[in-house]
Amino acid sequence: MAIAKKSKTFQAPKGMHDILPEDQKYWRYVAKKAESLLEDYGFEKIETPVLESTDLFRRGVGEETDIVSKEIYTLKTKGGDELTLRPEGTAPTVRAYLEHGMQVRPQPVKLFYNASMFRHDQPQKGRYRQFHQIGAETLGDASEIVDAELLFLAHKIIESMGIKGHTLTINTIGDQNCRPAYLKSLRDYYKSRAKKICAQCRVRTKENILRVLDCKEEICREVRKEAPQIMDYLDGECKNHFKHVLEFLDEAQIPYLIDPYLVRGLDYYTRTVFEFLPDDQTTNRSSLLSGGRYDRLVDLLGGQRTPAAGWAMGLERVIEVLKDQQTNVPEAGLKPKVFLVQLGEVAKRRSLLLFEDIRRAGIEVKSSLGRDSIKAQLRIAHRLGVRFALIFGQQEAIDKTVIIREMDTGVQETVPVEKIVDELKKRLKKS
RNA sequence: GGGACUAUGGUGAAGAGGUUAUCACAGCGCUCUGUGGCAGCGCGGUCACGGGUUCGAUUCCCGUUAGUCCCCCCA
Repeated sequence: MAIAKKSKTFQAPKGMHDILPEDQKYWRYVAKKAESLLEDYGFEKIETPVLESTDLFRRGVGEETDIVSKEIYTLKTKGGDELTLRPEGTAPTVRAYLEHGMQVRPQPVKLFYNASMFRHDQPQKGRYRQFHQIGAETLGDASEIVDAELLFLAHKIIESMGIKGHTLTINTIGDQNCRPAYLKSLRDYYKSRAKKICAQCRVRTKENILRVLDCKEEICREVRKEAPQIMDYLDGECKNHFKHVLEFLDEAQIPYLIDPYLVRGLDYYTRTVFEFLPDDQTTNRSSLLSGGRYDRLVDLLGGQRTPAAGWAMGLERVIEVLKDQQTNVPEAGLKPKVFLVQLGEVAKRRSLLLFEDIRRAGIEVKSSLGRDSIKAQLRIAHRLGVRFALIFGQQEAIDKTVIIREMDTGVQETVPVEKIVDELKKRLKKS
């Protein structure tokens, strides 16, 4: 084997990213805001495996959807199982609901997750192959208050993070009773105009007719103007359901936009569908949070007919907006207040325990035990902006004392080592 | 799957067909093993990879790879 001059270096797989220490504050902030609100509203956290049976997604998300047909990471185990890295969180949550017999819990069951998702598509702004979602699901209740609560919470979460300029777009796509008639007339309409729409939409007419509605091609938008509208096809129940959801939004004073052309890419949606989009479409054009009702998914996955609804929020996208808007986000770690400087072998060894004493007293302390020179250590202490440096050298180790130095003034005092924690507490309490 | 743009120390930039490849910041080391903010000096790049044009390419051309962005689709 040839010996390379310099060994190959590695980089993260395409579309996947390290989340570095300096970015952790955003992740912590978003998770904290969202999770605490969800918990306040009675949602309970669930964690599911990264891998699931491929069939779960084939059936749950839909065989013909882009997500399943071309974006899943699939692998075969040594035992011959076909598994897939989850591309979304709803199907796994429903699987867990069924597997653990949550139907016997008081309904609805309200769950949330915060997890990595995987989709093998072309990475670009706000779209990654591994990305993170916080999602909420309410299972076992058909009433519109469920949709309303989910929408309310979504709105609340986005607001609580301080995101400015976002719009809720909402629509209904009917259910298994009234949608077929609508789809039929939509298909008829587009078939008769096949020459006036783009090639892709001709395919959609056959395979996924709803999707022609959100085609961005100018010609298709033109044709769309005269197309049949779902509102005219809704049956009484679906119409009422949608009406009540909107009434709730009005009452809660959550602004929204009805977009009759909003459809979702996943097969399992029924009735309510919605999306929160940032208003500033120049820097961010993809939805921050989206979801809807999926009354047929649970039985599609082998359970009893169980109504449900949910949403998922894209964390990378949310964080992108927070950064764009220069939102003030609290620092992740607490600033150290004390720096422990050690000199000499004996002191260095005893420093470990001294450090622990201070830490256990709840004082933020840092050290650099690998460094020997007092100068270098004090320089770091200064950089960190600590209030006090503790100098623990050979002489101090022998005398069982520590020098406490106030960084701002340079004033030092020698105190017995067993008094140091109390002394620090006393001094830190002042101001 | 289709398209556009980019590629120079860790980061951000500059550069010209021939230089020792420049600067700032960060890192590490030294001046300096008992006292921080300052300073000085040093270390670190096969200029993404492969090929072509040329006396000579890091610079121009082609290809590859990677990254970014757009379409598609989606969180």
